[in-house]
Formats: sequence, structure tokens, C-alpha cells
Amino acid sequence: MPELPEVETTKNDLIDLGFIGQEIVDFKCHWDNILENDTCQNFKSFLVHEKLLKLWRRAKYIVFELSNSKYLVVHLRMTGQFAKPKLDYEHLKHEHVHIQFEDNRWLVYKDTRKFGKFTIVSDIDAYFKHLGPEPLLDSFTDKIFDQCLGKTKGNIKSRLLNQLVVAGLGNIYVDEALYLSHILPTRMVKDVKPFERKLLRKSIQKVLSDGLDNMGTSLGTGEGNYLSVSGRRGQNKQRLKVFRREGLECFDCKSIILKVKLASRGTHYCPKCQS
DNA sequence: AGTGATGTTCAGGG
DNA sequence: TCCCTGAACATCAC
Ligand SMILES: [Zn+2]
Repeated sequence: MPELPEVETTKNDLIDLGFIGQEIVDFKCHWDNILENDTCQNFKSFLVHEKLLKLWRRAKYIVFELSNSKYLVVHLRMTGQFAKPKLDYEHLKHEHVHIQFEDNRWLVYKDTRKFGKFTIVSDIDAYFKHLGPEPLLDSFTDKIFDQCLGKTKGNIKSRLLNQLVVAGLGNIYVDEALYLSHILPTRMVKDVKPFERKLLRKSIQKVLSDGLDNMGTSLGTGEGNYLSVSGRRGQNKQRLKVFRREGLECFDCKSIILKVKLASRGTHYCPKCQS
């Protein structure tokens, strides 16, 4: 269930697989709903003979830039991941998309819950136009963040989960950033003061860059657990201060971390450090 | 065994 | 405009 650090790590690991510069020679899909805007046959005829020029990320999307000036955009949603490439084609459980490159290796997309999406995009700027700013760029300033947050009616957590406000945050890193900022997730956006907005912007960058340094957060061991390319675990779980720590002591004040439901999501906070 | 929860997003409706 | 709900699915912990 990848957020920005997990998607960035996956993208970086995909680059390391060495497919850039190669032509796509075959394409198979076994679950049509993963293909967003066309049939498997059309994806295949569109992709085959095109060269992979670049791999990059925007928000939680991975972009495969192709030689026909078009883009294969992949969203991992909850459980999407890329398996270790293999020379011989096989179709294992939970594997839904297979892309073969000219060195004959198959790039394998697996997705336990099948929520992931592959989309062919022509106008990439238009496709991403609605998204909020990239929080790890220098252009993500206090002023920009303040403008994006606005003074809207709802609570701060829901606001931060909205990809149109800030791109790339998800449930883990929102809870963590709010903890570092001493702000309760339930606080109304309009009640988040200017100095708190500055601290929140810094905290967002802190939790995301720490997450990235640790190659993402792998929480469990089951099928739905986040893993980067070839099944490598992220190491960021040990750094989490509140997420999935309900019932345990706050590292700062020793209060018991609480968990409630907010924005239809499990939400973790310290009742003493956050207000 | 049944029930609710799970790291995402989208559409629909109040 | 904003947010809640349900849906898209499979697995896991009670
Ligand atoms: Zn505390």
C-alpha cells in the first residue's frame, strides 16, 4: 500500500533492473480491470516495438516514458508490486501483467487485491494537472503549502490525504507528520495556525524523506505487505512514532497512543503531544 | 467460521 | 466545495 517513499523506491529499483533503452517485445494481462482505458489486445499492439526511454514518478504514479511520445502510467494502489524479472514466462498466483523486453526478460506485475491500474496516456501534463505539489521538491514552500491547505471546512487529516492538495501522502505518513507537528488529526483546517502550517510542511518533508532513506515502510509479512521490486522489504517501520503503535507508549511523553477512525481510515495519535 | 480491518482511489450523494 | 460511504478485491487477525 505504497505512498510516495514506497513508489519512489519502487521506481528507483525498476531503473536498476536495466530495462531502460530496451524495446518491449511482448505483453500479457490476465485481469482486464487493471487496464484502465483499453483492452489487453490494444495495450499489446500499442506497447510492442516501443522502446522504454525513461522511468519517473509523480505523486503515487510510476511513469514508463515510451518512444512513441506516449506514457504507460502505473498506480500500485494497495498491493501492486513488481516481482523479480524472469527469463522464462510463467503465470504465478496474483501475477496479472507480464511485459517482455528485448533481452527476453519478463517484467512481472503482481497485485493481491487487484486494485492497481495501468493506463496509456498521451498528454501526461493534462493527466497530472489536477494533482497537488510534490512535497519533496524545493518548490514546496510554506507559502505554496498554505495556499493548498486553504481554510476549508473539514479536518486536517482528510485534507492531507487529498492528492489534489499535496501529492503522495497516504495514511502512514499523514499520521506521522501530524504527530511531529503536535496537531490532532481531527483539528479543523481553518484552526491550523500559520506557525503550525510551517511546522507541518517541514514535518511532511521529514517523514517522507526519512521514509525514502529507509526505502519505504513494510508493515507485515503477509500477502498484502508492501515490498519493493524483487520482494525487498523497506526498513522504515522502526522509525514510525504512532502508526500501528496504538496501546504502546509515546516515545516522547509515555502516554498511550490511541487509535480512532477518521476519514474512514485508522488514525493514530498521542493524546498529550497533539492538540 | 464469520466479521472487520487493510498502506488507495473513484463515483455518487447529502 | 467537502466529506462520508461503498465499491473495486484478497488476505489476515480476532
Ligand atoms: Zn506523547
